[in-house]
Amino acid sequence: MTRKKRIVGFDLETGSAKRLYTWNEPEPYIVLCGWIEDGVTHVTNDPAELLEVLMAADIIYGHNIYAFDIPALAVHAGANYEALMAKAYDTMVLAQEEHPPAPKTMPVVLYNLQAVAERVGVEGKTDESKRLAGKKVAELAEAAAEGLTGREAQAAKRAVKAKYKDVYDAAHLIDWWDPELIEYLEGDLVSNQNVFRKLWKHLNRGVSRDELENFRNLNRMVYLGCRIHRPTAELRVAEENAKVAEARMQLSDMCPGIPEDAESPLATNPGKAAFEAGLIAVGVKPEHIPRTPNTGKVSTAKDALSSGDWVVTVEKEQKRFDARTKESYIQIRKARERRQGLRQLYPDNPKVQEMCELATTISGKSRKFAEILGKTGPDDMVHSKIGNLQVSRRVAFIEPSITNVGKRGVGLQQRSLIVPRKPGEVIMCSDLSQGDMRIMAALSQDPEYMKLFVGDRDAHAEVAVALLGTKELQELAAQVGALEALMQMNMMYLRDQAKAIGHGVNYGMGVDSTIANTGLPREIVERYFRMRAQTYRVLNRWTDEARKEAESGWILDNGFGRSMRCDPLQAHTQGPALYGQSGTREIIMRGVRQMPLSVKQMLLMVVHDEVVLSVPRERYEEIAMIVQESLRVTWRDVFFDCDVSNPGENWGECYDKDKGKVWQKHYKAYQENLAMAA
DNA sequence: ACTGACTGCGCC
DNA sequence: AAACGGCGCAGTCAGT
Repeated sequence: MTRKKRIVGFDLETGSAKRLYTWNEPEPYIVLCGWIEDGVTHVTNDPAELLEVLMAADIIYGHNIYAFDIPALAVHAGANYEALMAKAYDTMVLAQEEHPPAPKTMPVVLYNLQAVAERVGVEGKTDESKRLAGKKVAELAEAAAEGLTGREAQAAKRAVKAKYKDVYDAAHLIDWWDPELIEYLEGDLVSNQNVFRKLWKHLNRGVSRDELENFRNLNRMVYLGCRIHRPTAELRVAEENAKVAEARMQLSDMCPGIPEDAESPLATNPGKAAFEAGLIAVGVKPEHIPRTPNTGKVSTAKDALSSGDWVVTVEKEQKRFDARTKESYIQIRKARERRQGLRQLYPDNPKVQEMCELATTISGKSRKFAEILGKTGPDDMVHSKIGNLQVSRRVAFIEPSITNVGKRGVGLQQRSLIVPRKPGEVIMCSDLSQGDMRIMAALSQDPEYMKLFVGDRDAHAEVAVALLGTKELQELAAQVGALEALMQMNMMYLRDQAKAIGHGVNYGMGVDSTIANTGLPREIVERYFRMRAQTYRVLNRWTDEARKEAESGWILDNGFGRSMRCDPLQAHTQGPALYGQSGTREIIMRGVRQMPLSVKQMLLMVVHDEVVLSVPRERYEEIAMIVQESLRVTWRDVFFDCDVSNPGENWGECYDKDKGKVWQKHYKAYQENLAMAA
């Protein structure tokens, strides 16, 4: 007879959650541990006691345990991280499956235990931890004022309150035997058990089980962290500050009145006024002053002051008439306009040129280096969090945000901050190739569109030939292939055009916006749209259906069994976009799931369609093959390809133009070697 | 003192 | 009738 499975829920009371990885107080981080089994709660201040129970259990669960409780036990109580994670079920992840997140334009869906308990209809416990921490701060303030009187007593109290401005900074000072703390913990355990019982039906759903695994994988990356090259970060911060200080001095001379004490002087009203006056003084006509569309303030955006074009999103009021109700109404619609940058308008005015350059230097100051440096621990490691789940089920690494560090131009320097975790390792990254496009092909099953992704074909080149090419080019392409034909006829610019248009069109961009964004001539864009409609009829039909479905407020199945909430008012654009984004996310997270644990432990982060790893240098080829084979998949007869970068001493080096993304070449050679050896 | 809106800029 | 989607962070400002 098999023994009854032990199912144990647990929760911790700790010091400030923000300091999980940077704890340096004399008091223990973990204040109180609690677990619940078959409705019976237990509490202890000895984490080892909890660990013994958890290790003996068959299933463990808790709320947000992937991101918090399990790493806390690993960091502060010597727990075996992988052993616990392998059998852990996070009710927060289950709750996300039960009630998907909403788009930003709709009421937010919260996933704290209280909110989840309410939604699934069980009793919740209000969040009392903040109150208890606040009570502790008050006690400490009283203690500090003990024996003092009058002003001195007040000052002592104020000092304590300032020290614990964030009351959670005093959470670790709460006595573990405080009856209120114990009661609170027990309440959470009971509530969590009830929530788990409501949600454990998800353990029978493949997609939910996959999602649990996805979040185990993502949070492993957070737990293991990224190494930051501190000297580079510090140097960049200093460089930025020096450069901006110099530009501020020069611009202040030309535009008197720019505030000296503001962190971003051109974001202040006086600064904007001074800048505008300065421009007028050197000959800029008032009607040429660039303005932000909503408030009409002077725009100091890089593009607005550039010598190129500037794309602004403006909201236009349109008078509409409802034939049914016979009422006219005003509708606001978004439109994109392409305007000329200020430097483009005054090419021969050196003063305007200089002022614009200086302003761009000042307002474009990158704070990314400082942001990352500020969150880097004394061990040079940074543990970003996994941000809130997005409607498309995409996730971001935040605090600091790693998802949006620069990739092009000078921004690429930002990636040089991220270096391998250990000596002897190098950085590897791997990207899905045109993930969103392939998702659209797979979902629509448009035979013509699917053909773009067969074999070694270059989708953008194919589209360029099919939609923008001449008959002559198309005939040649039929002989030698699209890419080769474009090169032979010296028409590679068509590929760039197709690529530029294609990105937006997948998300529902219209003709006018495409012209505004790309700067391409109207006739080319219109031709593209016309040809696309003719060539990919099935895709268009699918797109229309996706829009219609999104108007209901829900996309019931993204193709992988997951539903998405959407905003009916934005269905036309949001519907197809969400399918594409979520599908790409499913493919990449599936790829991660395919990796063996040892490779998963090398992962640093996932950036939507890219994975980044820190791998032993001497195993680069082997790991590259595993990563590539893990990510590659054929889904609904569409092949999802990926490439692998060259090794980099830092993340930025993986994108080195000279080295390029030439892994395939190495991979083929590697396979040939293997075949030869066999 | 805090909050939310707005701006600007970065990513996929 | 026409419409590119999804984000996070820092700084400023206005309102409470």
